[in-house]
Amino acid sequence: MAVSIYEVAAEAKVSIATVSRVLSGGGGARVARATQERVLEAARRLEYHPSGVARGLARGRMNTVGLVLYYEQPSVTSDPYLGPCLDGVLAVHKRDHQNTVLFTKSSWEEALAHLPSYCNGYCDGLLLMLPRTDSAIVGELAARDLPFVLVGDSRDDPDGLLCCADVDNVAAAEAAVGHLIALGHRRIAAFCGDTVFCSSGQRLDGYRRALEAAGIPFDPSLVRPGTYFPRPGAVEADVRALWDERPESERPTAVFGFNDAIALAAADALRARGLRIPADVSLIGFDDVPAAAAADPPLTTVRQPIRAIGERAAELLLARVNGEAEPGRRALLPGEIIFRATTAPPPSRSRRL
Amino acid sequence: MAVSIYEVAAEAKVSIATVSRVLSGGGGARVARATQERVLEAARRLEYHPSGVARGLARGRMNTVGLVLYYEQPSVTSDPYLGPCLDGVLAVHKRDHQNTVLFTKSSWEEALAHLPSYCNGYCDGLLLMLPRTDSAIVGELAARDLPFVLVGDSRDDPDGLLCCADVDNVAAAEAAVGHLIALGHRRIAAFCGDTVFCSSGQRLDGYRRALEAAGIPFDPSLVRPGTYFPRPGAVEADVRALWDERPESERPTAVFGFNDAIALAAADALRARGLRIPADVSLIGFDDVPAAAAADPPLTTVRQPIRAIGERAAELLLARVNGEAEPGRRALLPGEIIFRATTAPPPSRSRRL
DNA sequence: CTGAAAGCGCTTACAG
DNA sequence: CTGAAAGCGCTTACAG
Repeated sequence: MAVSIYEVAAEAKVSIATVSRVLSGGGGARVARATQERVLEAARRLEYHPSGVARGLARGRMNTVGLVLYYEQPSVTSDPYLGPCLDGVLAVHKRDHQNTVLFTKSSWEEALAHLPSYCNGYCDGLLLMLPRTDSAIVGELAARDLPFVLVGDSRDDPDGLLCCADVDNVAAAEAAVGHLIALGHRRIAAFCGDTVFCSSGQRLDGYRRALEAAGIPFDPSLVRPGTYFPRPGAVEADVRALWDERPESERPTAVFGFNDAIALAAADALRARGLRIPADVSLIGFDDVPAAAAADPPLTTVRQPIRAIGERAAELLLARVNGEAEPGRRALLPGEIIFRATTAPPPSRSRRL
Repeated sequence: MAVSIYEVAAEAKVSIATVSRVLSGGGGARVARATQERVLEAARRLEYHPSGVARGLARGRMNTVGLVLYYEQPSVTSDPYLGPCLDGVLAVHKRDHQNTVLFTKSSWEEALAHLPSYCNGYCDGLLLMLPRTDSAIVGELAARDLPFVLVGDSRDDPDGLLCCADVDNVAAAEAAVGHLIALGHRRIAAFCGDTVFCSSGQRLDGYRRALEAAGIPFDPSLVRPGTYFPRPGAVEADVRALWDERPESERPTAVFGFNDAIALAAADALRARGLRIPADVSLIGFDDVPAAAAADPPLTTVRQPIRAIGERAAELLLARVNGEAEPGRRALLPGEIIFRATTAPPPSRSRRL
């Protein structure tokens, strides 16, 4: 249906090889000025545009990167992580004229099952958004020859071959807890996220480092396993264990929620017990989702540069695809503490005279 | 690098044609059971996965649809129209196993310039999000053989060949103004959107119809040209013209903002003059963006089923691609009035005794 | 039921 | 500077 390179060649009275040379310019092969113009003119007259698929097949390059992400909720765009991250990726692709293809699945198992179709030449590289460590997808991908980068995941990588872009969870968590310690807190609870996301372990590392730096002994009973998507009442149980079931002298005076949802849920549970925030207990979250600023009182938290993470991931992948970056490159961006209204010195020190 | 069909053929001791037959199943060609299993086994052993690009070239079908959209702001995902619309499209594609490629440009001119690359075989069809009538892109596309559907645009189409999915602007606007009329309003201002979006003209049509149905003469001085993206102070001028420069008896008692941003801006300008909403003037918007519900007082408006529009558009396009739908199909979804707090009877009738 | 061959449209060494 | 040819990996009539 569409006009092909053969018609142009016939029209310009040259071979298709010549048409290809003037139109794709590659190979450094020079074409006589006159021939060149004849071809260009013919192409214009025929409104010829090379087939991207044929070209892709011949060149082995599609100028397309695939985004593989899963989401259970009905909306990707309103997800506080996926949304801004996507924006960052798109901005880079827009600038660098890369196409973006979205592979959206409902689970990582499903994504894993479709992996072959992501690697079948369609894309030049893959961006994996928030993969889980319990999915084999990263391992599977690493066994193939397609460049990819993990986004929002900076898992340990003994072989040093994984590329990733993420916030520096360890440093950011250390800073968050350091802030609490600087205020005078010594019994700080850690409400963790899902262990299948490496960020949770990293944030716990940061927590421990801050303690260590301050010479505060690590108390395992203060760290509570949990999930980044706490269901109503889930955090309640932790608060009960740490407050209701302990003498006052052993209760935490602050909690570090591994994300804002956890911190906000903790705030509710604490408030339900008549505890004031931050007068009685300080609270710091992680992520800085919109709800954090909107909360009452506004939540002090660690902001992730989500959009920038998406941008860096896209740039890194492009560099890999173009052979300009070696495997194993890790882009760790700094988090930033956003001081709002949920942290203050512990009660013992702030007691009014 | 990757294993090709030839290796599988060799391994299974058959021709590549046979491999292709058992693996793609098409053509209705039957293959002997034993051969079939030999091929399957070989493919599994070699971890063979057909190249999507080669297959696409041979079949002329990529199972991919392109989304062309432009946005000037840094974020697509947080755009109140683009976001939900994208979600709808993605949901359908996820269900129907279609890939989605995003062509994001900063303007329609840019999109137009890249049009050939959208039509070069890469996609089986295109979804045009909120095109503008002043761009030649729709005409250009119509001149090619690629199926496409307009999303959020139900422009007049004399030839009856355009496919689209949109809210029924005329009916929704008529209902909105009808609501105002039912409350007793007779002097209703229309604050229009950009004329380059066909929705503005359609909403104006709906406005006129409602007046006509109620036997209220159309007063052209009450309709104010405008834009869907009013800059600070833009709506101010209209309010000045309609209120400050008129005797009270000629002032509108209600305004129909062609989108929520306009209605909300009008509310500000009105309030700045000491006018109470809705006691002194009623206000109805269009779209129901999040800001409408959050406004004070909450804005009565017409809700567009944006996500559903995206879904219908995606389905329609797929039907076209599969040859299951004829050109010219228009999916017009109903809007819904969301009654909140900005409409009431006009002052003359609500005057306290 | 199966294979040889042409075709999908391009690109790119290789000669000349 | 230019062309003939092989190749990118598949699919699909066409024979047999």
